[in-house]
Amino acid sequence: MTFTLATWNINSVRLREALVVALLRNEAPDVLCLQECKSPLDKIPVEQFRALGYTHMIGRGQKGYNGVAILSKLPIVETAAADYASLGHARHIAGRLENGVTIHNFYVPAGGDKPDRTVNDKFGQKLDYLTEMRNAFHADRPEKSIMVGDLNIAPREDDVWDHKKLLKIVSHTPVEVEHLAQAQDAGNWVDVTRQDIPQGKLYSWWSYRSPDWDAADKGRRLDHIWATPDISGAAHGSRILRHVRGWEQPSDHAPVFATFDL
DNA sequence: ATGGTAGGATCCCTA
Repeated sequence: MTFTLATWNINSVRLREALVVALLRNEAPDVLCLQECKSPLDKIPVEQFRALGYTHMIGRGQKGYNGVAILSKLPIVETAAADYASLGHARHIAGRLENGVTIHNFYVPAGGDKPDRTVNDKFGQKLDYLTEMRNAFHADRPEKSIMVGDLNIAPREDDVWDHKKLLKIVSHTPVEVEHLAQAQDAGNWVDVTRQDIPQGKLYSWWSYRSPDWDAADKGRRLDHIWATPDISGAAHGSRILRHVRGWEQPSDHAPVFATFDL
């Protein structure tokens, strides 16, 4: 069985319903994981998604902020949700497919502007969130699992447009990269995107504040697809749909795709 | 050192 998975920070699923429909129509992933839905679950407009075959949806909603959802053509047999760092935010949902593969969908806290927890609570919360992710993966080692989402960290030098310039910018500081590596190691997670595309600059996010995002190309790879070693060898075809960032009234994130032959 | 844009809720917060 082959299935294709995508992850996309949509930055309001209600405002960008038509963009989600376009992506589902054009690319037809079997599973689409969304972050920053910014909507209660019962206000997500599912009619057109259903009509395209995405008859299954799980998620956690929140009014105005955060929010994660998984749209699927395939049945989802069991769901779970965590609230790491006890923030009370809708930042995680997990579901299992009938083939036994568990999918985790995360929206890791952005962490505010100053990379110093003594003056910026949000940065401390981000680090704590990652620490609790690590602890959870360590206590309950994932198997046959995929984890995706907006992790709000670009770990590698070639995951950002200028490594040196971003060393003190939240999303690329060494302390964040170390916390993310600890979470990744605890679950034995393989970075599927970099397994497929090992070399070169690769971004999934370009700020709205850059007047010409495409020409300036000051991007960061904040959105990730990881898999456990028992299925990571089945992954291929990773790609980031950069052109979607150029659609009318876009999200500031581009969707990330991977295909698994299981 | 600063400000740039966007979304959603409320007249500011978060990214």
